[in-house]
Amino acid sequence: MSDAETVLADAPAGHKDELRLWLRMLTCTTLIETEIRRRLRADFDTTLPRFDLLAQLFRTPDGLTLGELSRRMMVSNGNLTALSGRLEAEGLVERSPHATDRRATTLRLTARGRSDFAVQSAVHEGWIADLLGGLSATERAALFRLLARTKTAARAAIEDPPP
Amino acid sequence: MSDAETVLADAPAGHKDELRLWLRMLTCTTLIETEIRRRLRADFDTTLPRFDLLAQLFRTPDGLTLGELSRRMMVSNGNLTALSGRLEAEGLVERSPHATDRRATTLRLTARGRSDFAVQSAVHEGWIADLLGGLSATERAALFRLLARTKTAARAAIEDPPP
DNA sequence: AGAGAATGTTTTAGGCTTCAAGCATTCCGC
DNA sequence: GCGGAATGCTTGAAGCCTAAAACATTCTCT
Repeated sequence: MSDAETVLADAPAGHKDELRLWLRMLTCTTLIETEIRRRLRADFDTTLPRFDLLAQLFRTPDGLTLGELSRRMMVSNGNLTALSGRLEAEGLVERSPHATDRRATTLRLTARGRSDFAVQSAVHEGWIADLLGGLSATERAALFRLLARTKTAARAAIEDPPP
Repeated sequence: MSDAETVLADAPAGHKDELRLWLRMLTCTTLIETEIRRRLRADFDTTLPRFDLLAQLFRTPDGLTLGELSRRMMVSNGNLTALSGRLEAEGLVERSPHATDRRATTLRLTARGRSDFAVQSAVHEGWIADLLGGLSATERAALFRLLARTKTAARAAIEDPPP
């Protein structure tokens, strides 16, 4: 799959291809993400990190520790200290000492947090459907599959340092 | 394309599909972007926004105004005031009054900025090739095309407010 | 030429994010 | 049980980012 001719054609700066793909991918997500942030602010006076945190708790009625949250949200744990603090101050989440581990804190939605998020979540789902609505079901399926491959490939490349 | 049966099957919460696609897309970019940020910091002691700004100037030897930069980088203009200030303090870019518009400032790379970025850019291109290397050329092409469609669809949905 | 709209930049206030250092608690192996 | 490693969380310093207000300059239309 990579004879002398191919290698020559590629080398030494033959990675423009991948770079263009990456930049387009980044443009797509940035475009959509910026619009979602704008709408969250305009319609609900909230932010994406707040929304994401509530989403995690919404799915987990028993609550989550800050560490577990930071892993699921793929952000640092120091980040969650402040973020959860703001949400607690607003009365959307509540902290309680972890049942068995005195180092840990469990975070749960309050009743208000739950009902607020239920509304936001439904509207948010509509936004995404709207923003991706120009794609056919076939295209969405193909994209979904290719992104799965991308995720796997990237994870592999990250895990095992190349040279 | 959407008869009664389809509509019923979809409604009222039939947008899980698009939501899953969006979340996967976000996971992919976040995964790669986080790794790129990590390597930029580790190998060059720099950040992605700095890198992006230098990249824009590198392609435009005549320089760009802050406003033009903010449009190309898709960030706010207030943001660029501080970012370009840091890069200027580090001696990588220089400001000069715009030739014909006294409101504007032109930003250019310094010799040092140019040579620093040339190195970073080449290595960065290799990283991307590495991270996306698990995909075949065919897959990359298909993904590239689908993302073009996604970009168009999203832009259309953003431009023209849905209901 | 002059008024008003548009554009280019900065400032301010506030939020998000990371890394690294530090403290408390728990786990593990001996 | 006891000491060291690992884990959970917080804090502090620094950077990134936005929206909105403020100001200067340019453009447009009459």
